Amino acid sequence: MPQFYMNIREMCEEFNVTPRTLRYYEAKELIFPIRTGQRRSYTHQDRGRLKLILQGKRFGFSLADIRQLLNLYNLGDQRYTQYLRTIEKSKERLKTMISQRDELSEAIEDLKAHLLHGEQELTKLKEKRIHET
Amino acid sequence: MPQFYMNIREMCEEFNVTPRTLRYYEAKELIFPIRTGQRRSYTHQDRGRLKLILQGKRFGFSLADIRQLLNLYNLGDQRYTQYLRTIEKSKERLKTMISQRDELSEAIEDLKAHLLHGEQELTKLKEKRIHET
DNA sequence: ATATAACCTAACGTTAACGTCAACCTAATG
DNA sequence: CATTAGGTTGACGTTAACGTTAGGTTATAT
Repeated sequence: MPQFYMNIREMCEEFNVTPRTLRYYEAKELIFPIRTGQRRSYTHQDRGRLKLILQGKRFGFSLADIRQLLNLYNLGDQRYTQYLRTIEKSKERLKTMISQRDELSEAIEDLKAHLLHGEQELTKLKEKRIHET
Repeated sequence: MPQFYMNIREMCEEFNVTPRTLRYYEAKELIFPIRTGQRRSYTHQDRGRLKLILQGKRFGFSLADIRQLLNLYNLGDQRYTQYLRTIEKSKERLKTMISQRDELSEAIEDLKAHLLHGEQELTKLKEKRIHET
């Protein structure tokens, strides 16, 4: 498949982030755009990694956490021991993600119940206000 | 039901947080312990709210976000318009939580697949190492 | 009565994750 | 060829969410 490169502005539009954010992630070694002179060209790989980064952020993970996971998606260039460590870390992450989802499910049901109750109270208040006029 | 009060140390042990954190949440008006002189007494309500706070944090929400939701769980002392706003905000939160769970589910499946692939590669590497000795 | 333990306030320090701004480079355009 | 548009590198600023430390208060044990 042919490699499509994007410049920084295109990346920002595509992913709704600022240039500063992309440069920051690069400085933190989360993405590795190709440099042509000074300019940055973002590869398919960078886009994949960025997607994962933003996803991880929505789940409340830190960039440091996220970096652990990213290695799993680009396992090529790692030594055996590093490879093994990446996989172990990823397993842990999987567990916390699963328990996070379970907890989230509970919280959702709970919130639904409270919302229902809240809306019932609301209609009561409405009627009260009508009678008070 | 009788009111059980907890002091700050008991709270810290129960919820695995530091005193500083509890005082910080109080300053941010997320919890409202009773003051006896200087000392704080945490009520059942405070414990409920703290539980929600910590849960929200695990989901990646900010304390500001969380405060919106907390009001839903203590709807008593709000004026009509505020009441309505709280419910609307909570509905929005419910939506984001649901989409967050869906996204999380996808990410989990994706991670599982990558882990499987990674472990297959790992066994290949193992065999290679054996033959190299 | 004093010493200790547990609490308190106030205030400055820290870290992550960027925002903002100044000063520079460079490819393209009129 | 000058000017713009878009990119770049520092470097300092900002905000949230606490950590840390200093100095003060108060109930309890010795």
